[in-house]
Amino acid sequence: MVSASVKDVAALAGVSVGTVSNVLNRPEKVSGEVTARVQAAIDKLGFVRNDAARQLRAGMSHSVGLVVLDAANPFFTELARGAEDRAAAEHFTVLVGNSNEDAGREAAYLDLFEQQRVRGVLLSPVGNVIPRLEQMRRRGIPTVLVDRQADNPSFSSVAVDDLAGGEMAVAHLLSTGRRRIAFVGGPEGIRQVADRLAGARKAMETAPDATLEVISTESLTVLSGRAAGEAIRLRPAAERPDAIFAANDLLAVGVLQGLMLMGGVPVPDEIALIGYDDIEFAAAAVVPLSSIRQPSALIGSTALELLLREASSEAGFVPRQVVFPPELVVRASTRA
Amino acid sequence: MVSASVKDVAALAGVSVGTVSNVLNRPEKVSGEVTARVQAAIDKLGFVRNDAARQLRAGMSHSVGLVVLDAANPFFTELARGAEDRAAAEHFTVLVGNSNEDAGREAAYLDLFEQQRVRGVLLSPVGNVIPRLEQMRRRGIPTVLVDRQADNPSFSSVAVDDLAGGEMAVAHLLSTGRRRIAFVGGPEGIRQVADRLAGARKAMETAPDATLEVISTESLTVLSGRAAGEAIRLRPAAERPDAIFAANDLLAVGVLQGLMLMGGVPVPDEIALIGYDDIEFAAAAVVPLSSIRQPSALIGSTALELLLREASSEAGFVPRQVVFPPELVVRASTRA
DNA sequence: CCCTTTCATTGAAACGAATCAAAACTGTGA
DNA sequence: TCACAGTTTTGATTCGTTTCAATGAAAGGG
Repeated sequence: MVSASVKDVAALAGVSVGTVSNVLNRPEKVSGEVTARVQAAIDKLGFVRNDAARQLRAGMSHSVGLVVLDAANPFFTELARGAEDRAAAEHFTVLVGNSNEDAGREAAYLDLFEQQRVRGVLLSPVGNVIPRLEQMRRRGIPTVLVDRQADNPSFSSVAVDDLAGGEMAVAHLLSTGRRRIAFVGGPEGIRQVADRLAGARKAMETAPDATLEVISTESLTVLSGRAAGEAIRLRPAAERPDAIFAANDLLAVGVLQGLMLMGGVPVPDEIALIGYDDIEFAAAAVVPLSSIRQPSALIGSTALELLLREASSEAGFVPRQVVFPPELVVRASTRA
Repeated sequence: MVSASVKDVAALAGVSVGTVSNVLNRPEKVSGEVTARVQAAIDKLGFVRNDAARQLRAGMSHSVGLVVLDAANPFFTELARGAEDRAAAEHFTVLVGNSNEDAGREAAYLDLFEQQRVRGVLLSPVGNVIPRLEQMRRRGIPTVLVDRQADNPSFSSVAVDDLAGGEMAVAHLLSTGRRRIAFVGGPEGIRQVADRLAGARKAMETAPDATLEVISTESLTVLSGRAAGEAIRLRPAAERPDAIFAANDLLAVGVLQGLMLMGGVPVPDEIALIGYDDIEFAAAAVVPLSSIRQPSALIGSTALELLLREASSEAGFVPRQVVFPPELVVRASTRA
């Protein structure tokens, strides 16, 4: 029942283990006759290489880790796809962990990845992990931050300019005549949320007659959004905002559900709504959602490329902060 | 730069490697004074256990593999979450692979998982992998099929009765007076698709005056659905179906988009639409989608439990085919 | 026919952690 | 002081693969 090893293969084929290894790794070094005999033995025994042993010998794995804030968010699945495709091209595997916006789970995944001796880590951080990442780098495991710009210039990052994106979203709302803006998002400890809000505040400066209300949520999920939407719907009409900027599309979808429950508040007539990420479902929502598009797969593939470059460069690697521009996508939810 | 090993820790602490190992794995066997010295050395050197070495020694990993048809489908992310939660409780890790409905990628992931000596595999199969799975079982790696019932009674599976679900969906359409039904889905090689269609056919038998048209798609994605929806929209009105059953919600969302483009065909007035899976976005669609709900997280956790049980039972394990009942969820898209 | 070169093949050593029988302690009672 | 029973600690061995210096055999040159 226990699986066959090179030793068994070697014995059956009547060669040494070194030769079996050569057949596996440097077939050009081995004569045709021997190769055939070894192959036959491999097939007969159902030999499968033991990755743990290879890795132990090699000292490093052929994997990289990826920790995302929310594996159910299509933005991150797209990002992961981009990273995986790029990794596959280099014969690397991506191990995906879901921190669920929880610093504890994030740390647990980093532990795991260190124990696996991954080549590097792509991270969309929750807590303040910079000290931890510096420690990991000292141990030879580099990190590239994804979906948020590194404030520490010694780290590479691939992100979209969330400040500009937030500004863009609110400027758009203002340009359609809205004045009582609400920002729905949280927790503020998450950098993307903070930046998008900061961008929103910046846009507000251009309209002194407009007001910005901040409505905090527990997480960036449809459920949190629905709760926020319902709370707004239940307010007296006069106290409702006339436009909502949601920190991501999941929230926006939830807000929309919350607002429309029981023939509620019409969107965009009474309240305009814009999200962030432009996930595939945004266009398919009850009221097609305006959003700020991020090139998710491109972020993933670019980050992976930077990571592998940093991992393989002996020294003198210069970290890069790649910033893609966000793009406003206007749909029915913000039409006048 | 290369990381420290137990040997280094032992040297610094002035003890043997065996003692370091004991501190790590059986702290109760080691005196307080020594434990403290070893801990200090571990911290000082930044020692991190090498998983490859542990695994090699142990002979088996602490992971299970999961191969899904489409990692971007919320149904599967939910299923994965269920499996991961259950696995975490048993101190196991889940490695997720995305076959993307491609038999080649599926096989590649199975290869990878075998090399990693995973404890077992959860699989939502594309091709005919049964022979392969039997081979893996002989090598000590059991499989549990997810989201489709095993036709081979020697395999465990956790699924929803897709035949009943398909029947339920079409029976519902018929009960609202629809008569020209279309099934949108594919490829038919995927068992879930075939079963849901078979269920649809079964329901048709109760209504001799109704017709069922099958519209094949390349894949179970929003994009494929949109193409199908557009094709239907472009037909002369008389040749359009009056109800559509989409093989999953992603398709349904796409069909909806395709139908409604350029102020197209009204749903449900002219065409009713029902999907399958009841993903979170179904309720949030332009026209909230009726659907057949599957308990996705429960499928994942149940499958993981069966898998671990099979993996740890010496012999005489009796495979089980768990079948959950589907549930009809009626929303606006099929209202008369 | 011997010497050199080339080439395929060998086999021991390494990777890092876990195990476990044996050794080294400790303290107790005689 | 010694025997004995516990308790700690030791260190050689194991896991499966890769690597690489060494070996052997065959081919080519003089």
